[in-house]
Amino acid sequence: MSSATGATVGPATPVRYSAARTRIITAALELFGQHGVSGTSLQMIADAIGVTKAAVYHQFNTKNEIVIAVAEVELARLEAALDAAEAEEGSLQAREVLLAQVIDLAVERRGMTSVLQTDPVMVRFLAEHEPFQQLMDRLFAVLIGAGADAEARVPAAMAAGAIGGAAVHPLVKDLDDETLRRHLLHLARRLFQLPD
Amino acid sequence: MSSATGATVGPATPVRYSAARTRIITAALELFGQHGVSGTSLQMIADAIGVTKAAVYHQFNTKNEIVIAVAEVELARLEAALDAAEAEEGSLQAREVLLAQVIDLAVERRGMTSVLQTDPVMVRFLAEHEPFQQLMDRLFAVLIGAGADAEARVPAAMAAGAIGGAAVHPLVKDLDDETLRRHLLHLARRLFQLPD
DNA sequence: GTCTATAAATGGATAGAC
DNA sequence: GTCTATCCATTTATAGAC
Repeated sequence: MSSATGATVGPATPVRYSAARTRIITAALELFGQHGVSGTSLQMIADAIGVTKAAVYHQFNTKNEIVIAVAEVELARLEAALDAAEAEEGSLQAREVLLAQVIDLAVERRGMTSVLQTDPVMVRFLAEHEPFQQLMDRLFAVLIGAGADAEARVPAAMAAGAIGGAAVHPLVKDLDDETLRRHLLHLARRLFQLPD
Repeated sequence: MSSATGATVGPATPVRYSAARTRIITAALELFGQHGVSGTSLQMIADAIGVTKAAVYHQFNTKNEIVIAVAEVELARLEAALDAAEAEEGSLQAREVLLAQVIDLAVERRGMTSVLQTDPVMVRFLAEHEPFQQLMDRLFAVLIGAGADAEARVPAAMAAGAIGGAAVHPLVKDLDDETLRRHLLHLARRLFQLPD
């Protein structure tokens, strides 16, 4: 943490990275999506951006720090979607906006979303990451209303799996983004019984 | 409704595996679910069943063969579910049975289902595995009817993601199996617009 | 910021004894 | 079927020059 930019990384704080760090994070996300976190070595990341391992280690002290940085960048996108949704007037509009934004994210990034949702290393990290927990609380407050009991969370969990899972599924690999987006939105509305 | 509880989903392990091989496969599936395929070493598998790596290599020549064996055991369960569904009279009953059986599998095995669906190594293998492709074809024929076009596959992909993803989701971790099963079935019916 | 070089540990895999 | 012992490649990570 010898970087001059090293301000404290708050939950909702957008983190500014140097160009070198950003290149690493971008390459890492791509590779994590293709091979998983465990299946991605520092050598692979270094090769992808055309430097040596040592150069990567100059930016991040451990592989785990790269995982964290990747998670925070992706979580920032999710947070932006939430901000937009929460800015809406009615709760129905908020849900609409949130669903649309989340689906946009999932489709736009296809293979990468599943890293955050299913990769064992990432899941284990996020489970102990308070900012992530808070994000999820906000997300479900918008999606199913605050104070929902345990059972009410099932539709939300299902929607998360459905959107993230469907976007990567081999079955829809040959669908173009716009078509996939449209279908996902339609079916997500059905899942939440929202007006069509 | 809960009809699937009567007919269990078939023999877990084909007879062709010896006791030693079965122990390895069982331990490997468990570890794959926790750490992913890449995150699971032969040493971890060996430790889990209390033998050395060499003993494991006596049963399987490569790690990849273990991955294949795990996939085949799980696919056999899915096939049994399909057999049961296809034995039904009407297509509506077939869908009902298939959904119930698949949800039973996902809930019963929680963390393990996602290995088959999302682990990069497993997904890559299954994509080139013809028996798996045929299974998927049968599955979708039952689920959305034969001769469905590319777009009709989106609900199926979503359902797959929803069921598999929701079963593992941290949000529903504290729900008991029966409750989770009931909710998943209800919501899956909604997704496919089946009578409730 | 990037490099070469290297340490230390672990990974997949094999040989041969019991 | 299981063991000990070993080989070799790769992995994470560090030291120090430019």
